[in-house]
Amino acid sequence: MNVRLNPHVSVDCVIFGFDGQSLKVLLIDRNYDIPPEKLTKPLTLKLPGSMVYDDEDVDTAATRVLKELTGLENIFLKQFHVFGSPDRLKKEEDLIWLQAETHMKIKRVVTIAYYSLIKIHKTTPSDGRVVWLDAMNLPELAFDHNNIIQVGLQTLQKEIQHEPIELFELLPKKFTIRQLQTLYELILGKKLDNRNFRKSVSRSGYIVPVNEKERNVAHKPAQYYRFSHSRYLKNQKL
Amino acid sequence: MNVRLNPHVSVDCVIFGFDGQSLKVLLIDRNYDIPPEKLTKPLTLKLPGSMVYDDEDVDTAATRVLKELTGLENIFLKQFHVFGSPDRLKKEEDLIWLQAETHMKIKRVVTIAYYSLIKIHKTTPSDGRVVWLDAMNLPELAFDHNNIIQVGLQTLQKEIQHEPIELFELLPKKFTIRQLQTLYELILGKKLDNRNFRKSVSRSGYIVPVNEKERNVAHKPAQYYRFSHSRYLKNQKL
DNA sequence: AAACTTAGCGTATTAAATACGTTAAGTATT
DNA sequence: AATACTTAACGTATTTAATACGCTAAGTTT
Repeated sequence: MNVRLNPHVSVDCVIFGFDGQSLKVLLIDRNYDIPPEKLTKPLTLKLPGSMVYDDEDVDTAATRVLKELTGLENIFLKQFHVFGSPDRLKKEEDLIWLQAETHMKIKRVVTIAYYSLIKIHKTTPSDGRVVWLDAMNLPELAFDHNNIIQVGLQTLQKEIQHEPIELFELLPKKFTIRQLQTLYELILGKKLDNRNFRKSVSRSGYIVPVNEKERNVAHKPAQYYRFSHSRYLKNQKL
Repeated sequence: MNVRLNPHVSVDCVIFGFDGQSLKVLLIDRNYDIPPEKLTKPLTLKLPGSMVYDDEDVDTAATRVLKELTGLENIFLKQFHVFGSPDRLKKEEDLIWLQAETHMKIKRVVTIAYYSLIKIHKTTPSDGRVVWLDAMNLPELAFDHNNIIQVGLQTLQKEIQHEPIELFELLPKKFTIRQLQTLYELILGKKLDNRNFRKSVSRSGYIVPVNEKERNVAHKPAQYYRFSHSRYLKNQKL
C-alpha cells in the first residue's frame, strides 16, 4: 500500500475586478496582524483561500471564502484547475505560516482554484487586509499563487471567446462601449478596432442602450448600454 | 478551528475510445476477483482511478492510472473537474468496497477527474477486468461515476469546437472523412451535412490526404487522410 | 445490366470578420 | 468667438466562413 499520509485540501479564489482602466486581483496580507519589525520576508500577499471543512462541498468552501472576504453572495465563481504538486509548499516561510495558521502539522496541500468576477465598487469597505493589485503586474506572492493567477487569466481569456457573458460581471450595470472594449483588450492582451468592435456589439443583440449618456467628459459623451440577459438567452437558443 | 478530518484525494480517468461506430468509455470491474455468488449488488463497474500517493503530483497519479491500465504512455490527458461533495460516498456498498480496498477508515474522498482520448486498438490485450462500454448508454456505475462521465463528455463537446486537434487522438493515423464526421456527430450529438463538412475539412488546411484508399467496401472506396501537426501549428499562428 | 450505397465535387445565399474612411458632439485653448 | 482636441459613432467595400441543397462518381450486390 503506497498511501500513508493524505494531502490536505484547500480552495483558493482568484477574484478579478475592473476599475475602468486595468484588471485587478484581490489579494490579502497574511501578515497583517504581525508587527512589521518581526517580518523577515516580503512575501505577505496571497490569494484568499481556506481549507475545505468537513462535510463541506469544495464549491461551498469557495463560496464561503468569497462571502467572508467581500460580504457578497450569488457571485460568479468557477472552478478552473487543481494545483497538486507535492512541492507547492517548498518555500519555508510558507510552510511555517501555514502550520501556525492552521495549528496542524501540514506537509502538503492540494488546492482547488476558482476564479470570480466582481464589480469592484461592490466590495465592502476593505478591512485593511485586502488589496486590489494590477493583475498584469504583480509582485511575488506566497506559495504558487502567481502561477495560479496566470492560469486563471488564461482560462478567462479562453472563456470570453465563447461565453462573453462572464465579462458583464466585471462591469457596472450601465457601461459604455469603450469600457467594454477596454476590458476585452485587457483580457485578450491586444488592441481591437473600435469600429468593428461596435459592429459586433450591435450584432450580438443582447447589449442594449439605456436612456442615459455620459456627462462632464471632455469629448462627445458616450451612450450607456446594459447587458440584457433575456435577449442573450433568446439568441443562444437559435 | 473547523477542520478536523481531512478528505482523501483521488484521481479518476474517463478514458474515451472510438471504434468507428460509437464512442466508448473504459470501465473496470471492481469485483472481478469476488466469486459471483458472494455479490449482492450489480454495481461493479467503475472508472479507473486511484488514491494520490505521497509525493506524487495529481497529474502524475492520473498518468500512472492510465499506464497501469492500458500500458500506454504519452497519452492525451486533461484535468476537467473536481468532484468534492461530502456525500459522494452515500451508497453503502461503495464505502464498504473502498475501505476494504484501501485498508483505511475512509469517510470522504475528493476526486479529481481527467479525461483521456485513445485509439482503442492500442490498448494492451485486456486482462478481463476492463471493458469498453458505449458512452451514450451506460448502466448504473459505482459512486458518482455516471455523473463524472457526463460532465467529461460535456467538456469534450465544448473543447472540440475550438481545439478539434483532440479528436485525432481517437482516430487511427489514417482515417476517412466519413469516420471523422461520424466522430463529430457522436460527440456533438447531432447530424452534420456531409458536403459542408468536407468543405470545412479542406478549409482547415491540416487534414491532408495520404496515398491510399479504402479497399473491399461495398461502395466507392474512400480516400484516407491524416492529421498534419505541422500544418496545424502554421495555421494557428496566423 | 440494373440497383444500391457511400464518396466527393459544385453552386448559390447568407452571415461574420476585417480593413479603413468619415462625420458628430462635446470640452479645452487661444 | 474661432479653432484645436478628443472620443463617439456611422458607413462602405472586401474577404472569409457558414448554411442549404443539386448532382455525379466509383465501387459492390442482386
